[in-house]
Amino acid sequence: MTQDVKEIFGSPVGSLAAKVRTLAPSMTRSMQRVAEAVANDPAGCAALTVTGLAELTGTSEATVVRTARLLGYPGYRDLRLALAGLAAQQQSGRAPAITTDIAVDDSLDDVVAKLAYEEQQTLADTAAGLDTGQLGAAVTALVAARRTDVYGVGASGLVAQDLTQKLLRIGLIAHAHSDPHLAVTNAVQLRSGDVAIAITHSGTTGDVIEPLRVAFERGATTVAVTGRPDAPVTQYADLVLTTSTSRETELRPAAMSSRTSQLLVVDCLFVGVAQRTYETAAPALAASYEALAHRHRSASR
Amino acid sequence: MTQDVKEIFGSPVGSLAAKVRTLAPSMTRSMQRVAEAVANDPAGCAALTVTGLAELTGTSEATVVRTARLLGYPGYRDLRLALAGLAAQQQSGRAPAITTDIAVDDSLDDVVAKLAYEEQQTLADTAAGLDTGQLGAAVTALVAARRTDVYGVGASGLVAQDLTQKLLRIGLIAHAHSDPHLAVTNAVQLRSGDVAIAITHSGTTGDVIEPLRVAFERGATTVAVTGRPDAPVTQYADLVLTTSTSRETELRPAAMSSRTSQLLVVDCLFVGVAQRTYETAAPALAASYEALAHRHRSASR
DNA sequence: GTCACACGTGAAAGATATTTTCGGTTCGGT
DNA sequence: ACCGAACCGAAAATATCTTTCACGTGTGAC
Repeated sequence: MTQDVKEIFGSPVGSLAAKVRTLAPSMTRSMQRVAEAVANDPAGCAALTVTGLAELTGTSEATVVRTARLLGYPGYRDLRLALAGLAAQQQSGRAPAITTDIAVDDSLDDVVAKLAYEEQQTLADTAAGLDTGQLGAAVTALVAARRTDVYGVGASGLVAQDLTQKLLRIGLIAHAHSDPHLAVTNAVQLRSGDVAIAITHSGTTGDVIEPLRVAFERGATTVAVTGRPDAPVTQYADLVLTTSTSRETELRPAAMSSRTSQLLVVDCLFVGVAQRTYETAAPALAASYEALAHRHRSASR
Repeated sequence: MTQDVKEIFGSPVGSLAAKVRTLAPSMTRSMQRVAEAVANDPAGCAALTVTGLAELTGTSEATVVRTARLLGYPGYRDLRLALAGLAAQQQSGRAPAITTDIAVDDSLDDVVAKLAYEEQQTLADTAAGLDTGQLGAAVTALVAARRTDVYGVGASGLVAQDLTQKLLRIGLIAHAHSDPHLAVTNAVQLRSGDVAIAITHSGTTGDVIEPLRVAFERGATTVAVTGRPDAPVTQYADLVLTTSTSRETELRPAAMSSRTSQLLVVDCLFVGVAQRTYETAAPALAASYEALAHRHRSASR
């Protein structure tokens, strides 16, 4: 049977090269060749069978097995598993060395990796910078609101729609407005106890500030979701939820990272509200799921 | 011969759990048991032979091999190697071990942390599972397309809009359709050389499949962005971009993580296209930025 | 309700990889 | 040169992995 995996990985795997050096003197010439190959290219050797490694080193299977034994493994099979582990560690070790700027000549693999990395970074930043006090206050206001209006244009408009879609699904009355005129005319209808949320990365988007100002003056609880906590929009905001502002590059416009950040904030709002209204939210979510079922074709299996 | 080691470790090993989730629906009961065992205890399974794992899961060797194949390895031997690598990685980088499930009585701090963590996880999984070959082909098709239609309803509709917004900004002709009827009537206009993209997490949304089918039959290049690579929608897709499928909980509907995943894919498409058309894309981006400037109020400081 | 069919499944045969055995070879000492 | 011991690899033996195939089960059509 195979050696217990704890023993394989329990002893520092990085010590393999060291072990080779220590034991080299007590090895025969052929075995040294095998050990050397293993120490130099663990990943490559992990891909080889006994026969393969024997051929590569110009030796025989028997020698390979003998070497594996000398290195402390029950057989070649286990040495190979350890090598695979070592290779994986080496890989992960040099992972974080990404230049995050996306260049024109980057391969698609790089693009995917860098984008994913950047967005992860954005999420971490946002989570770290989010004021849960403000967030809690916003949730409280939403739960109590008669109705909620959400303003956002451009990319932020989609975030606004995302939020309203979700709030509607748990029984709240929410509307998203991308049209500045309609937004203002609707804002006029708001009154104390209602909630208005403005989503703008720059915090300077007039089309969004204007309706928020109106809502503010009508006495509604106003919330600004912005990357600039000192921007004009916050003048009319009772509560400010700060999104993260990450460096933008030529190929990665600000809209991309701000969207990620805004969505996280919006998700937090949603989950916060869902928690507080669990009694009604849970069945509502289940019901909306059910209602959609018939619009899906049966899966292939 | 054994699979090239670069392929085993080239893609982040952490993707295994994600792959299991993605493929689980298309698995048979026995295979699911095996996949589950592997996902839950990679280290333990790495120590087992086919027979051992078959006994542990109460199945047969054949089933174990079949599962390994489904997960993308040539056979059990290679899966085992990958598991050893995974185990080693887990050892070195201590597992975050957060209970990611969001409970009703979690504090807002917990909610923020868990949501951010889950979304980060989703991004990593998506990046790991994305086929850059398919992605590249999709980019090529987009660059050459006379026009591009994007279909998506519900939450995916917002992603569709996000994509078209961005493509428009770099001079491509793209439309998003959330209305199934309009989508179909527009799809009829497509012809060879055009591109149609369907975005659906489940891959079974009839409202989105139908226009894609029409586009497919008209000879357009069709792309499916879905979490289920074996779903009905892929029947009519020349190219499939797989989004990640993460566990959904009561307070965190699937729509939330699929949206994150879909957005990453869409961003990758966008950046890929922007790279290829850099000469025109860069000035176009700058110009659209300029055009919006006058809609922003000057910052307070 | 019953039949036919397709699918999932595991037992066992077949193929491959690993380990062991064993005899030939080399090299140092006498 | 001869002897012996250690080294080495070919090939047999074993373990492991893969494939095949037939059986059971459930499902849809009639």
